[in-house]
Amino acid sequence: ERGLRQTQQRETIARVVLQERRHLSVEEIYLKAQELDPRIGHSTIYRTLKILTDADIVHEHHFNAGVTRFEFTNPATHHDHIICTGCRTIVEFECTEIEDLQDQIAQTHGFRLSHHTHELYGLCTSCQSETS
Amino acid sequence: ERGLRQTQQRETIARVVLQERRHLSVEEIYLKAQELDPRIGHSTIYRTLKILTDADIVHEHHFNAGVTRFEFTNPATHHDHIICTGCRTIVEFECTEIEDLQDQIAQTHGFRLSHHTHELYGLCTSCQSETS
DNA sequence: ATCACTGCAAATTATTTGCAACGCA
DNA sequence: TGCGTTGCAAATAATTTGCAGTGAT
Repeated sequence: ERGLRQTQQRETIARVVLQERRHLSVEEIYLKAQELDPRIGHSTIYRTLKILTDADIVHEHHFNAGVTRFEFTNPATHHDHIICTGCRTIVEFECTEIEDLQDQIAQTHGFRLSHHTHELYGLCTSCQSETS
Repeated sequence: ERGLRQTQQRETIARVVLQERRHLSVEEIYLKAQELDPRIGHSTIYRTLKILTDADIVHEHHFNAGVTRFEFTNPATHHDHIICTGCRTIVEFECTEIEDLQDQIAQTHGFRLSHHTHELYGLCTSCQSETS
């Protein structure tokens, strides 16, 4: 963790996020970390997650208001998300054409991009056929 | 506002959002609404904003954690955003190619899209040349 | 006159911070 | 040993909710 101290807790939290390669809420991370080390507290989760985010090791998502979710950053498998507004299922997608277009757009406006978020919202197949 | 009661307060809030066609935080909307009607309260802002969002009259953004911003939905001038992580400037962009690709992706996964968010983050020209 | 809507204050939820104790380096 | 890190509890911030009073239809 470059320049910072390597502690038990940080190991634990990093392990949880890296192993569980999904979009985890702070509470989910907290509970899983607790299983590995019951002494761990909420503040440590928040503080460590901030460090991991700044180091670009994890990414922060705000799919819904009020619930921040974190996901391991794997540059080799970059993807964005489609979220079902019915059942909250999350599907990942990849599109290099869009990525290229994004770079062009940024260039046009003189921006040097660090990251982006791209989420599509709608109903999945099964939620569409729901008798609601 | 179809089916609901049309009240002074709702008029006021709608007017604020429609006139000020930017991304407003709840607090900003609250302050501007207060100027027009000092009796208006926070809860009414939140409740009305929820109704307007459900009716797709405004859109909710979560550019940063903890601050929800609302913007008038104008289908004729759909756009997405580039946000400077230095000075927080927001630039709008439009890209029909990306929109088309999104529709294709959704179709591939069997989703019927209702909306999307697409934000690019990075440093704007002036923040890049900052001596930081 | 009804019942949806409102303002207020209290409740809830998410996150941050102060501080004394702790434990890497 | 020194100082970064931690856990806890208290502080903040954003949002929601209960309820009695108000006002649109």
